[in-house]
Amino acid sequence: MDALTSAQLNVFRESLEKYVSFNEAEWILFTQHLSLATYKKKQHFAEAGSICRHFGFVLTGSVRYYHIIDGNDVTGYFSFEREFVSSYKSFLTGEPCNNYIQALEPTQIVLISKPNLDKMLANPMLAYKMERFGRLIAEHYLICYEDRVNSFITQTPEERYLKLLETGREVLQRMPQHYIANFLGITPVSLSRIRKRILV
Amino acid sequence: MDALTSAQLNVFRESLEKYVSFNEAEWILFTQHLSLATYKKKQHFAEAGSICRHFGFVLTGSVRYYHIIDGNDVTGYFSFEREFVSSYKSFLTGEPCNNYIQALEPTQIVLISKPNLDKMLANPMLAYKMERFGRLIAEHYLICYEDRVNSFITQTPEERYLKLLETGREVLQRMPQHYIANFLGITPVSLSRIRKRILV
DNA sequence: TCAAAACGTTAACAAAAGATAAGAAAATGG
DNA sequence: CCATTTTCTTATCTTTTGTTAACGTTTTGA
Repeated sequence: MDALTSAQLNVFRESLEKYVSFNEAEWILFTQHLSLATYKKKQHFAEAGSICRHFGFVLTGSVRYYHIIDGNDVTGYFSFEREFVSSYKSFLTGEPCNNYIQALEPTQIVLISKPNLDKMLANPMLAYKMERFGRLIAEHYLICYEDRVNSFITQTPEERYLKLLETGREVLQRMPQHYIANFLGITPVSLSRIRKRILV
Repeated sequence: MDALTSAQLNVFRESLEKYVSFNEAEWILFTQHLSLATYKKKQHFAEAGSICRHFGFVLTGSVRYYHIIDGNDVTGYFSFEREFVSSYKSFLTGEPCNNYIQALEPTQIVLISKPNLDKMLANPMLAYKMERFGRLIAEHYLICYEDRVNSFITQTPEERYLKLLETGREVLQRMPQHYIANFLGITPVSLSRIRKRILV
């Protein structure tokens, strides 16, 4: 866990702008509660059975979220550069995770630990902004999840894949197909068949 | 749109306690921004194509969320007494809904309009608490949706139904089976077969 | 109260998906 | 650079789900 360079801090600050803007005094306070972690490929940010103790922001690299089901690996989500990463339920409730989060390549993540977040939420100098920050991030991901649940309710796997072809460039270009299959809720073999069906 | 009785306000206040506690001054301010709507059976709280302009709390009754897909009705979610109700994405972003929310029985809903919520978020007397309130509610539903997405990724329809049998008493007892089937991401015929399979 | 609508099950057939295994191509990592 | 692993496709067979329609029961609403 290292400190962040000013270049790294600037990238982070710029990405937060769409949620909340910090003034200089706030930013100094805020950044005192951050650290930086570097993950090698395949290293874990979170593991099933353990509590996810950090809320993170992917500076460089990418991660995948996966479950182990009957000994098999099932990928459910990804975070890319300049996106947040956490096993939200575990982080927020303090319960053990039921999934893994793993770096897919060398990955740098800005970390906010739960104790540090709680300190900021309790600090009158930062409390209001942190509540707002938390609200807007939670709302953003709530909307993502709402869309994702609706896709399972209203679309077939083939329709979900076609939609991903339209909108999911980064996922499609950077992830192996069996991860994408899991993400769509089907097996890799089934995705391969859907691809064949579509090309004809 | 009526005013609320003090009995109704007390029910609401008590339900909010698990998110945030208002002092008397705050409560008075807060309640000035509420109204009450009564829905007859089958009346709509939100409609596809229109903006969902309210965040609601179900005082009595229940609602279902549904989509129209190729002329068919697909139920995706429910809210029961003392739960919140809204088409979050539409409410938060101001975009038109893509689903309907309909009363399943005579239903009373406490309403917070978007303009009223924005006023409270801008009012220094309430801002902090409202940000916190919003954060905790968004986090709560984020966790619900996270679980729901994971159920689609990691479980078969049969497993989802078995899980619902363990945990979803209210849904199972009060909803017709074809709504439950949609909620599980399958057709009513398929749920009927799963039920038969399980009983043997 | 009575006709109409909604509900749940079942059957029959078609379509899609899961499981497993095999094989070729590509990527990976000493 | 080469052996190993990963990735993707394909084939076969089984299971599950979707679709449509029929039927009896229950609920609903006028």
